[in-house]
Amino acid sequence: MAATILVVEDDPSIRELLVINLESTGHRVIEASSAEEAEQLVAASLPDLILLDWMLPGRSGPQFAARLRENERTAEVPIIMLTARTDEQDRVTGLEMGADDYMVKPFSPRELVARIKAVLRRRKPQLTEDKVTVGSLVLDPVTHRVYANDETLVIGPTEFRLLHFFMTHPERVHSRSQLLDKVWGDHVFVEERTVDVHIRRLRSVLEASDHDSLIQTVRGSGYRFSATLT
Amino acid sequence: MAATILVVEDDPSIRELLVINLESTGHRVIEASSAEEAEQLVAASLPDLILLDWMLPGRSGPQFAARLRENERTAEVPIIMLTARTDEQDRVTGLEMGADDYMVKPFSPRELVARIKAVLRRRKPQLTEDKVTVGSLVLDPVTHRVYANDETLVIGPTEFRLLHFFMTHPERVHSRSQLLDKVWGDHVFVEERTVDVHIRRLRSVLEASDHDSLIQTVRGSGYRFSATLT
DNA sequence: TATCACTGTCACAATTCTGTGAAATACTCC
DNA sequence: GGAGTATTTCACAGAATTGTGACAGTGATA
Repeated sequence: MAATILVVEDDPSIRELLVINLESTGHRVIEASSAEEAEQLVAASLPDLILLDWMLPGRSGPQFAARLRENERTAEVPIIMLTARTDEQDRVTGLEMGADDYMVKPFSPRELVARIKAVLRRRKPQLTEDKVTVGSLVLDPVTHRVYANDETLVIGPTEFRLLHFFMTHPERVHSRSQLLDKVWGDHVFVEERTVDVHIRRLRSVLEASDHDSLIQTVRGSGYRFSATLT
Repeated sequence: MAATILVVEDDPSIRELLVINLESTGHRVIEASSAEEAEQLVAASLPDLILLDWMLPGRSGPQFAARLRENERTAEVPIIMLTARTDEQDRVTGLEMGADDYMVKPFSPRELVARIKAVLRRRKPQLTEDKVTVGSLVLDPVTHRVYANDETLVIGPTEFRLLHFFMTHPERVHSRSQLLDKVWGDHVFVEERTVDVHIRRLRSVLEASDHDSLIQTVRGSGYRFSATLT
């Protein structure tokens, strides 16, 4: 799991509570007490998930969420909204504004952790520790191994992450810049061509078991990982 | 076995009874008469198992258990709940709250010891006195010795603990910081690179019998102990 | 007190991995 | 077929990570 989570909450005591709980579950936490502050942090580096208070001084939680959704770079970041109100209308508005989940205060830390896990599993599958299988290819994050028909493949760190991302997001085209964001991480400054080279390296690892054709070039767009040929 | 057990029980006579029984079985015991006191002890140093009374002044046993489970550092500590009530509902709640086992007072010391042993075996495999075998490597916690093809290996304390941990948690990749937590112990401040040095020392011990290849480096992640090569 | 085993750190060596240009190929659309 | 891109592939230097030997400090022991 081990995600980076941004907590946006103006009440210091609640924020502290959240931080302690999240850190103890193995997450990295960054904090903001207002939407403006949060915005700067997001600009500096993209978190894996945002915990967002509904009521904030200045710009409100839902407004901030909407704004994040507008920007392509931040549109995909999962958001869990926190609110003191139990109003059904709020719930709807919150979800409309782009929140992935919604929690009413007070909530148990256990529930919070569970929801975070659920949201991450849904939105950031490559952060979980589940084994991933595509055809006869198996990648196991726990043992950090990749098997092809029971044979173990020798694979470098970047190729491992790249393959993990592909296998958890198959059947769709990823542009080079998307791959840089998701596999290398946000805000890395690396040539787009570098992706090609690592694709090449990954392909040559997969060649050993004839799985290299799973990685397909989509000319003009990027690459796709697909179990079905063509 | 020789585990450190935290007894949380407000009745001094029952507590005394527990302590005597546990110490006579070779365990180290620390005592607390309330959840608050127990919390401080846990913060200072993590026990291997907690015996927790259901009814406590102030915060109740189940509440305390739930709290321990929320915190990553304490989430894995096995808990055995003690209760005077035989209510089935309680049993369910207790287990939901994260207890590993459950005992109804009065209970026989013999039963208590047996349950502790069972829980430790399940949750803290490297604490039990069972011999561990991987391939032709045998580690015997009782005699504190390691055999490779019937030959005895000369091995230092830290290397022994490291090997014990590896053998009881094979195949999985452990980061340096995880190893520091699990082998050196909670709350130690030691350079991560120190792990490398001890890995080196352990490897050179194992070299004598060609078992050094069991310890695999996973570049960028940590180390893995694995019977299967590659 | 001298010796001995064990630990944690460092510095340096040995390896492995990464990002980049640039040349070679492949593909598309006239 | 050929110009004009877009990929693929290669080789390599620099970075990053890991392996190793040496060393000093600490206790325990004789």
